[in-house]
Amino acid sequence: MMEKQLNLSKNQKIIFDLIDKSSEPMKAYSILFNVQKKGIKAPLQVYRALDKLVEIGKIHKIESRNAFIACQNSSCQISKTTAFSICESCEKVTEIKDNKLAKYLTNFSDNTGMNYKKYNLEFFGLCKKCKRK
Amino acid sequence: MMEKQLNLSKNQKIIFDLIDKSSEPMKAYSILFNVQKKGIKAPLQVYRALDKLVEIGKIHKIESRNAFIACQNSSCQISKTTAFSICESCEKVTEIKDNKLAKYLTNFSDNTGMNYKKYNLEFFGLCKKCKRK
DNA sequence: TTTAATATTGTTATAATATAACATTATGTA
DNA sequence: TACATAATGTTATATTATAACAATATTAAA
Repeated sequence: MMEKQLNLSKNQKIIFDLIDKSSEPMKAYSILFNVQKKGIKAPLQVYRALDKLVEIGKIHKIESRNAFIACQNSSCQISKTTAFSICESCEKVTEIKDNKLAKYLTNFSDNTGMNYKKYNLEFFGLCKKCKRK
Repeated sequence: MMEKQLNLSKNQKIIFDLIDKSSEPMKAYSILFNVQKKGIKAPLQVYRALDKLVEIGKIHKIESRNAFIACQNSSCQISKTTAFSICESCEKVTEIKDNKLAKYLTNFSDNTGMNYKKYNLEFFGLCKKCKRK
């Protein structure tokens, strides 16, 4: 579908491609190490690209891990509502796309009656592989 | 009720009391600054106490803010399931205690059939005060 | 199609967050 | 007591992230 990827700037594209190919969440300084051969030399260049990519929903930050993964929703829309499962053994992270869950959480209202258009949910446990061990 | 607080060590108690009195989440180095007069001089002393307090459920880490708040559940049990509302304007953080939400999330199973005994949920929006402005 | 606004880049320095490694002391428990 | 476990103290260092400033590229308006 290509979507908005064509609009990415040079650095944004380099960094998104790297994260998108990775099978696991990537940390900023690991990204930096991996793109130095492409001319991105400074942390700030990485963080700026990451900020933008998060802002436009191409990647998400896994807050509990300070790491970044590509959005796994085929649509890759700007996403303010995110949910992930994180294996506490192998650190595998999977984005959860579940309409019921999303609906439940966007409709949730707290004891003050407030509700929220934006959330981040991180589930922790053992993935199937690690459970077997 | 007092609970387990009596079991806290010296540093743990100093740091818990500080966080518990604070009206807002506290960051590690702000904690450090505030307890130096009580003899806690090094970051590691703070982080060790924080780790323990998180482990026993007396405090929670707000992952998106790298900050810590006292558990607001009266029971102060070991809590692996946490939910917070965060005001993106004034940064006020409130712990959400909602049995239905907790039940929904602990019973949630992803598309692989996995479910999870531990999660952290952070809602973002504007608190009532900030909404009015 | 120049102009003006906005976004992106490059660069150096530094701030903020967190842990490693090792020695010592305190506490709980057999 | 004595043994194990937990907590402390200390120095150094690793990791994560932003400030500040200058230059270039891209977009959109006049």
